[in-house]
Amino acid sequence: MAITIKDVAKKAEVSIATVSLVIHNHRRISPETKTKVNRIIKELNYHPSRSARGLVSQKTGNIGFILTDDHFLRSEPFYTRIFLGTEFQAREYEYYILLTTIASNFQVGDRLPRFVLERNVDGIIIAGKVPAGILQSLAKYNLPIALADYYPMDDNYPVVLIDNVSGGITATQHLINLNHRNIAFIGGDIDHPSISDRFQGYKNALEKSLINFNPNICITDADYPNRENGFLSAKKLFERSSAITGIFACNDAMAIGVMQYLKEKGFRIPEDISIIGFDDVEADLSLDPPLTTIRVPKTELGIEVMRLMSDMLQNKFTSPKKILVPIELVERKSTARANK
Amino acid sequence: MAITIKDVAKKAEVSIATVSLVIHNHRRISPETKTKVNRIIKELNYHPSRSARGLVSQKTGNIGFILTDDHFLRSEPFYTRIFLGTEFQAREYEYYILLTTIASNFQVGDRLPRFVLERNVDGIIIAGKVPAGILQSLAKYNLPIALADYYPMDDNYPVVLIDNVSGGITATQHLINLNHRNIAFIGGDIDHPSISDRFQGYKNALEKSLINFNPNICITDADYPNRENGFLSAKKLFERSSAITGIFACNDAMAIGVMQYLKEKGFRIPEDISIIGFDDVEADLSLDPPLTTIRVPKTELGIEVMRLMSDMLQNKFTSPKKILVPIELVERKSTARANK
DNA sequence: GTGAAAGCGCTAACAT
DNA sequence: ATGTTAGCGCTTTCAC
Repeated sequence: MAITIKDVAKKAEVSIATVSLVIHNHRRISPETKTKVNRIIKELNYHPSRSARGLVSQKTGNIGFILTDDHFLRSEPFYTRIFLGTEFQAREYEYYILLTTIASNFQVGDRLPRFVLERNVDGIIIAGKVPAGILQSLAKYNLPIALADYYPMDDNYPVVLIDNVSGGITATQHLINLNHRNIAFIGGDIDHPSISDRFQGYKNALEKSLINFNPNICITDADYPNRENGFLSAKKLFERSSAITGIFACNDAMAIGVMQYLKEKGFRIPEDISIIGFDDVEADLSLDPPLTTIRVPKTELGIEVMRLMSDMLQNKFTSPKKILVPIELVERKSTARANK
Repeated sequence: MAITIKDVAKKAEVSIATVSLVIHNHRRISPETKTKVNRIIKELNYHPSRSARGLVSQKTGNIGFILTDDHFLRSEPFYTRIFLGTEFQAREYEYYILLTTIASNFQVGDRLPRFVLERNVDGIIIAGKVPAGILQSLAKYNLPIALADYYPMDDNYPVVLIDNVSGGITATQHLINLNHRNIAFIGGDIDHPSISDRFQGYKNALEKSLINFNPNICITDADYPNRENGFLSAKKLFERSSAITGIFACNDAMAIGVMQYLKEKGFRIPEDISIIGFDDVEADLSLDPPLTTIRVPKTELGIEVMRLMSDMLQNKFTSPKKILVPIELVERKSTARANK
């Protein structure tokens, strides 16, 4: 049998109430008692029972973490890193994370995650783009919800986002600084706020440098930003135009696909064409040349959203908060000065 | 406030004890009462409180799932699929899964996952190769442990494994059937039981067809079986020998690296060289040609290990059980008849 | 076949 | 500053 509060109380020669007060760091406890009790707790390696606590406090100590299955299973460890950040921070706050995936075509009326139906979480974190239906279905459960890396148009949730616009500007500006003028944009799922923000950053940077925006060299019709679609979009791009010297891909996965296309077509990177990605995903080092990209602090994002959730659960604030985490240019070998 | 057993009892006009007995499907309950109570439970959408249950039963209803961080973050969704299978099956048994990662260099004395220290799980599932230290540290907690896709040499745990030897035989035999005789083996982390089993299968198949085993064309010194090491191992291989017509890579990640090398060197696949992988990981479709491989039922593996755990928790058996899940050849375009 | 009641470990209101 | 105690929702033994 595990150690209980009684064992601690007996050994410390105080009542269980005192032990409880010490644990919760109550002010009206004498320093001596506090020290003594804390020592005994350590000695006995006592951990309060979550079940007992949960029963009286009507809290579970669990946070639900929801991802769509395609996000969870994607090749680049993006959302898995966000999850890891959240899990890491959850330790700090003594929460457990219940991870589950939902279908990426979730619709209103579909079965919600079990931890919601059974009310076994105190709050819900949602990472990445999810179908509108899930948010709508979740609404009536009245659970605190925080989002990471996604922000639906017409709703108002506390959220942690990447500074995508400024990332798009930084990426494009980097190419402009290297004297590129014919800069293509490769995007997928352009309705996704993150991606349209990156695209917006691209346009802003061009405008600032008085470079004409040319929609003809912006391929944005792919439905999902993965390697394959990067490859296909690049193909489409070069069927339309050949004057390109620089390419900004909306994420690394697409950039990798683009690189593959360029290589097959005999373009040298970066001598003929420079390419910059976004995310700084640990793609295999076998990438040749290593990709210049915009680093996104994924673990940090996960940590921040857990912090946000913890604040919400302590009623630290009521108005939905937005946090933007900063990005950073990572210059590798796939970009160089334009020679045209 | 959530619906409790009292609400159900009142509405059904029985005592809470009766409701409890119905929930647990006790024999001494009349069919009428059972039907009525079950109806009310559905009507009220009643879910027993885990906290209350846990408090009295001294069970948590949680299963800990441990992975090393490099396994969790690897590019191919292998262990993530196993996790998903486990999570899926856990719904069936009404368990929650607490996923956490440990460092791949975990040593005895390092801090164990929180859910172990705080005894908030009823059992532990470990997927993939883990350092011996974690198993050793876990031992004294006396928790049921089940393994998936890894089996330490000198210990005895219930485990679900891929039939790696027979997979190695199938892969090699496939090349032999296509008339290949100079078949190379590319492996990484050769001490890993799965990989040495695949290697063993390779040798068995050669022997059966009276082909001499040539250690010179077996590159097994990479420390981790990823794309980069596949690339480097292929390089090493072709520096030693050029008569190769077929390659069996110990997993798809290495196979992809090998393909990259072959392409760079101007070999045509499969006209010049056939290559077969192992795992059937959803590598991007941009793989050209699509890789012939050995399919491993990853989700199934996760489901099976959860079943095993559930059996253990119900004391369905005492002796450590081993389950081998079958593999399957997936013939795509990277293998063809040898033309030498 | 069903109900009453004890008790799981903890928190918090109240008593001292 | 510390102790006493009710009660959170459930399971299970025992009584009827």
